[in-house]
Order: sequence, then C-alpha cells, then structure tokens
Amino acid sequence: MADIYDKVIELARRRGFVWPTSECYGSVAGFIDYGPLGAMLKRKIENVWRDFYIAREGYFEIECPTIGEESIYIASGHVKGFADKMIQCPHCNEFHRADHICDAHGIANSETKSLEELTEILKNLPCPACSETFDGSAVYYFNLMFQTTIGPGSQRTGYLRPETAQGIFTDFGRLLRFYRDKLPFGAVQIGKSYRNEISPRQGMIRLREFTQAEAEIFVHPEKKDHPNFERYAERIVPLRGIKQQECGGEPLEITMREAVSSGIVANEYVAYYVALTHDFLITCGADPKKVRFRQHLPDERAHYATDCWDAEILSGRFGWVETVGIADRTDYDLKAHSKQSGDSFTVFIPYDEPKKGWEKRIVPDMGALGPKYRGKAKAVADALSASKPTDKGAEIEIDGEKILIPPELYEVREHETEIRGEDVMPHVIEPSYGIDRILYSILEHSYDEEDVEGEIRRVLHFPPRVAPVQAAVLPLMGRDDLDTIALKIMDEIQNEGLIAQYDDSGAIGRRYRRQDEIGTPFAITVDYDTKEDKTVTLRDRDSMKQIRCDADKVPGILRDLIRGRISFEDLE
RNA sequence: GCACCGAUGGUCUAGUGGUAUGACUUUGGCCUUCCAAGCCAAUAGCCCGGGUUCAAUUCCCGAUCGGUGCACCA
Repeated sequence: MADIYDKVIELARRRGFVWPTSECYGSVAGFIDYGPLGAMLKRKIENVWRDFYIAREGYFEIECPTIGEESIYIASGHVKGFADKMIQCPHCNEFHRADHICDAHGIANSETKSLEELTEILKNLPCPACSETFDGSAVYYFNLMFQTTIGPGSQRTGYLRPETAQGIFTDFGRLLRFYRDKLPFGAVQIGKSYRNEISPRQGMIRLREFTQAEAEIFVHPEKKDHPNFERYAERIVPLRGIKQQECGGEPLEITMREAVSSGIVANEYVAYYVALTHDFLITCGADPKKVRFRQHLPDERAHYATDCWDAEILSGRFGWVETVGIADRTDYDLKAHSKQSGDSFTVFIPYDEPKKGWEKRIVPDMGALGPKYRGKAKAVADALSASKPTDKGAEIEIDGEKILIPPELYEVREHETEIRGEDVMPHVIEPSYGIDRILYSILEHSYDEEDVEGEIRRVLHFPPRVAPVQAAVLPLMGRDDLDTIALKIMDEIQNEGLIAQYDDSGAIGRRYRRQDEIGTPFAITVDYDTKEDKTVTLRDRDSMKQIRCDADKVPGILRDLIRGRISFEDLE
C-alpha cells in the first residue's frame, strides 16, 4: 500500500533529492546521500535558518571538528550517560536493558550500579521475553557514540560528536571575549553529528549521521526576558503543555505573551524560540496545521533542564515527529566543563554601584614575632591574620596549643574595600534543529498529486525561497531562433544569481510537469510573440497561471518573487 | 539485536530450473504555436555471497537493504 512516504521517497530517489548511500556496495542503514536537488534544498533550508539566527538574532556561526577528544564527552556526560547497560538472554538471544529489568523487579538505584553488580543481580532473574534466567550473562555497555583513535599508536580516544552543542560550550571563553564580555550572547553551529543507533529505521527520520543546526544562547540566570520579545509576543502557536497532555486535551492556541504570563512556558527566551521556530518551519514550507509544540513531561525532561519544548511535525507515515528541541539547560553544561577542565566558564558582571565596605586587617609584627616564636612564627602569623582580636590580645591555636598574642605584637588596620561585581555562570537556552527531519517533513508537506484530465500531476509546492531550482527556461519550439532567445534569457537569470534549468526536450506540457515535480516555482516560456514584442510568459507553478512580461524584466521579477517582495498575484 | 515479510531496467511491475513481460521515464529522430498527445528507434534489469544442479533470476542457507512487530532511541 503506497502511502505518502512511499510516494515522496520514490520521487525523491528518482529526481535526485535523496537516496541510499553507496548503493553499489549495498548501502548502510542509517546513512543517506543527498542528491543534486536534495543537497540544494538542504542548503537553502540551512540558509533560511541562518537568516533567522545569524542575520536577525545576531548570533555568529562557528564550525568545530566532528571528532572530539574524550574529555569533552566525559564532561558532557556522553561517555557515561549516552550508553545503555545491555544484557543478552543466553536462551532466547533477546537483548534487554539491564536497568529496565531491575526496575521491573523493584530493585532501586539500578542506574548507579556497576556492570558486575548488575550481572550478579540479574543472574537469577527471568528474561522478560522467554522467562528463563540470565544465568550470569555479562551486562555490558552499549555506547551510542562512534569511537575512534586519534593519531598513531592509538594514544588518545576520540568520539564522533553526538551533537554540535559541545563545540560551542568548549569555545565559551573565546566566544565570551569575542562578544566583549557581555551577556546575553549566542553562537550557532550547523553540521553533522553522529549516533550509532542500534536500529535505525524510518528512512530519513533516524539517521546515524545527521545534520543539526544548534544555537546556544548564554543568558544571565536571573534575566530571562528576551530583548526582542515583542517581535513574537502576539504570535499564536499551538502548545501542548504538561496539562494538555495529561488530560488529553487539544493544544492551547495562545499568544506567547499569555504563555509566559500564565507560566505555561518558563520564560521569555524559551517562548521566543518556540515562536521563532514556528515561524521558521512554516517559512520553509511546513504546513501550519501540522506543526505543534509539546512540552517535555517532568519525568522525561533532563534533570538539569527547567523547561523543554519539542516542535513536532505531523507525518502521514510517522505521526508526530520531533524535529526541534528548545530547552533551558540552565548552567549544567558550563558547570560540567568547568569541573572537567578547571576553567571558570563565568562572566564578570559589574554591579551598578560597586559595593563598598570597611575591612579590618590584622598585620603581624614579624620583627617581634620572629625571634619570639622562631620556627612557629609563620604559623602564628597566619593564624593571627585570621583571628578576631579583643582588647586583651588575640587568642590563636597552634597544633592544639592555645596561645594569647598580646596587642603589641600586631597592628589592626582598617581599610576601605570595593567589590565591583561578581562572576556569574550563564544559563544556556538551546534551540536544536534536526535538519534532515525538517527536510523530509517539507518534502512530505509539499507533495501533492492532482488529477489533470486523467493524468496524475505531481507537484512539490516548495516556497520559492527553498526551491532547489528557482526558474525554468523553456523555448516553445527548438527552432526559429526561439532557442537562442531562451538561452540568452537563461544567461541573464543565472547572472542574477538564480538557479535555473533550461529544457527544450519534448512537448511544453511535459516540461512543465518535470519542473512541477521538482518544485520549480516559476517557468519562463519563449514563444513566437517574443520575437515580435520581446515579451515572454511567466508561469506560476501552484496556480498554473501565466502572465506576459518583458523579457528584460524577467531576472528582476524573479528575484523579487523569490525573495517574497511581490507575489504572482501582484503581476496578474 | 530478535521474529516475520519483501527485493526483477531510472521508476512501477509480469513471469520462469534453460538469462526475462509490459507500462512510464530518459535519449535521438519525425511531428507539434503553452500544460505528461502521436509515430519510429535506442539505452537500460533478475540485490550480494555460498550451496544443490548439466544449468539458479527462480530451490535452499547466509549476508545486505527495506517494511512491520518487539526491543532501543528522541
């Protein structure tokens, strides 16, 4: 039974959007190749993302290695936490998660137990699949990270990154200086990440190598109001908060302002990126009726995150697919890297007014203390500095011996102190996008079939901004100079920086269909009138309507159409 | 990873123990003045490895990939 997925993937393979990798050697599950149109579509989606995050938010893009040294992932928790403790039943060969079996038998803290302990505990427990006991089968780690070694001699362990985020965290100090030591600031990264999924399925939805676009926004822990919140304050986004999920209710359709003031969304930053993501997904061609946001339930949310929302896109095959995660990760990541590396990962925040005060300082008279206490003099002086002297002198304790130091052996000086500010570890707001899933969703939502006089017309209704080919140039006939005129127009369109395809093969209707199928939004047709009055027809993919316009103006009109400055209806 | 099912030109498919049907697409030619028209021709295929056999695309076993369920994951 061919569902929408089969149809979309068949078209995607046939027309060069996406196909299985290295097919001549039999492909590998979880890896795909983007073909000529797919790579272009992906690039354009990424560029829309750049428009949102770099151009408009002002967060610069960085690019870090995909292979990271082990310490990074020890700090991030991936070496330990991104692994599952697995056990295989010796009788039925079924694989199970060791901690799940413990939980089922009421054994507490199974997650913190060692492999040996778990092996021992599970020895006499029944396999959930076949009810035989595990008989001492060893529990082992299955880590979802791809491991490698760096350099000859296998001296350093490296991992292919499971997310791009860690590169931004580890560059925190450099980025902080780049942004001139002020909060808030953000950095973004678009790139490949890797997870050695046990069982990749669902085509492009679960890949072992996939593309992420992530932003890490560093904010003051007590200032989570987004400076441009007004931009999205009145935007209405379908939200399935914790309450709606528990009651099985419909998503709330409320403004972001209401969502924050009612406490459904934790703060303006999270709400702002929920709305921005909604805007982004629809700009790229997701169907607004098939996009919603779901709040993580307390038990699925990472313990450090205060709030987390997933953008879900409805797929005809896969149901609601998570495509974006927006989390307030607090200072978890920076704290972890600070601990692992010894660097501070803090920002110095000056107070509005320096805090002034007076401080008493005890200055020992070393000239007198030295001869008197000899070898102990240093210890006495240190203890004295930390003591609170009275009129009679200062009582200190050295090696359990209490000594009273008379006032003439030290001096009490008072001086003014000034604290100009404090070191603050920022909180991190993280919008994280799965580009491959978004790309698939856009293919699926864009796909349409219509019956035109008994023929099925397949169309990809891409927004012009993301369409891989932006215009087709078609001479009605391949003779009488129509082709030379068309080639000249083609040249002018390419000079405008647009991606165009020239096609003179077959009947005109067939050529329109070819372009419809790859989502080309506009087609320019050169006919015999072009020779008379230098006009061409401009055809709109979605309405199949045509207008005539001056051939000279075509590149400019196309540019404006693609940038969204004008719509095709404006030209009619 | 386990179980079940599947795999035939670029795509969809028929069929078979003696190398394969049809359609669409693509390419060239004819025709053609705006939405997959027609005619002629061409290109192109039995997933891979092993076994049984004189002979395997077909039967058997296994791998790979895909689908479904479990498990896993987000």
